Amino acid sequence: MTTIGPEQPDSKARILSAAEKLFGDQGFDGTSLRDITSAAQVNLAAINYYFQSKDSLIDAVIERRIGPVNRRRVEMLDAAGPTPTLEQIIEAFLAPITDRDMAPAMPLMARVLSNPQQFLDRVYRRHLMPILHRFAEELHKVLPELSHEECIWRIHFMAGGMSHVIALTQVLPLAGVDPSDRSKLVTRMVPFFAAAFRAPATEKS
Amino acid sequence: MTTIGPEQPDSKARILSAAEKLFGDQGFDGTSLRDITSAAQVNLAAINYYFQSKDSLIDAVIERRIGPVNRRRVEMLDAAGPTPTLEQIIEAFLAPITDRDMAPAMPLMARVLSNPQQFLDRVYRRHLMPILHRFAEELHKVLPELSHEECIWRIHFMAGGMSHVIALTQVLPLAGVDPSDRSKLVTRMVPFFAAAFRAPATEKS
DNA sequence: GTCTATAACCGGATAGAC
DNA sequence: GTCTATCCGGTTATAGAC
Repeated sequence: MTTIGPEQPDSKARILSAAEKLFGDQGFDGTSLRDITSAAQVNLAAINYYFQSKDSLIDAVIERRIGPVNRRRVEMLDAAGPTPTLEQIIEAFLAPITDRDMAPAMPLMARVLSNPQQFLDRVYRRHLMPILHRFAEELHKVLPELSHEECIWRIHFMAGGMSHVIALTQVLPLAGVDPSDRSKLVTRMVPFFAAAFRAPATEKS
Repeated sequence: MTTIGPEQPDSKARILSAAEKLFGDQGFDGTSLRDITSAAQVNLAAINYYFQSKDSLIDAVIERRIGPVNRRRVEMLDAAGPTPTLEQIIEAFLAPITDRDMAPAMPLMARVLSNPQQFLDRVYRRHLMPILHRFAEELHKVLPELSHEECIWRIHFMAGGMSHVIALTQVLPLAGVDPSDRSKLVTRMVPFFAAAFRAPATEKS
């Protein structure tokens, strides 16, 4: 035993959660370390103790979430069997993001997705590119007339649409979508994007 | 005549252009007035002389662009006659954004679109909502089985997809899309989203 | 209109006591 | 591990000379 050590539910985790919310709501540059430490009810110096810097902090925040999402995506793909339908592929891509327990992370996720400049290296190349190509391959199987490149484009169109409505439902009570339950969004998006993916490939000029 | 008054090509316009570029590249909070004045080659105090504050500056930057875009959208809609096709409606929505002379404004536009929190009042309610509903009405004419609400959702999916690839092509040489000529994007998006809009409406549960 | 100088404040990060 | 105190540079905005 290490003395008494009550130390209320983990300062480190509280920092991560507070940072996730504030970075999501106000952006990285719009959030100060003081904002975070006061929301997490820890001392200002705690962030530089647990994490080394503000940059490392947001890395940690993102890393904590993005792994589980991508693992879940592959799980759903695998669960659909060797030849998943187009609808199953699309749902495997979209649903893990809108999972209930991901809700607190979604504003930040949307911000990251729609901000490639800032997150190109720390997120895009490391975490998003691999899953993107995995899904492009899967799409190519059910839509063989689409090139790999065209599949990538279409996934980007879809990801952008999703990220946009996530950000939107955060601030607008759009058609009564509850920010804590965005599963309705998925049932709206799946048929929409399935039809889109089935569009014939644009001819090269 | 007012003395000699050479005053090189308009400090005010140079500030607007520099601010547009920097806000687009680095975000609002990530850009200091010093960044802008040094890029525009004007004195630091010039911004507070011509505009009153940093907030008013970004308002002016956005306002200068969003009006022409929306006017062009309506023009294209009108030019398509009384009963435009679905493809014409979609192109009228997308093409004005990707116009060549809008290229310098596109990174900021994408940022604004994907950041409803910060721009809810100054952009969304004032400039985007009216055009959104106009296009939803137009869509309802060619797709009468879709409710107005469903049309709004689908326009958001499309707007998000567009905004995402704009941001993306800014930093990634994705399939050789030139950031200064995104017209190719439109020819890719129009058939994709046209097929999507034609998907049957999701049934209410 | 354009400049310098400065007010008043906030940012991230760290040293060192406890 | 947690705190206070502080460094130091950057921030918006303004006052006032020219």
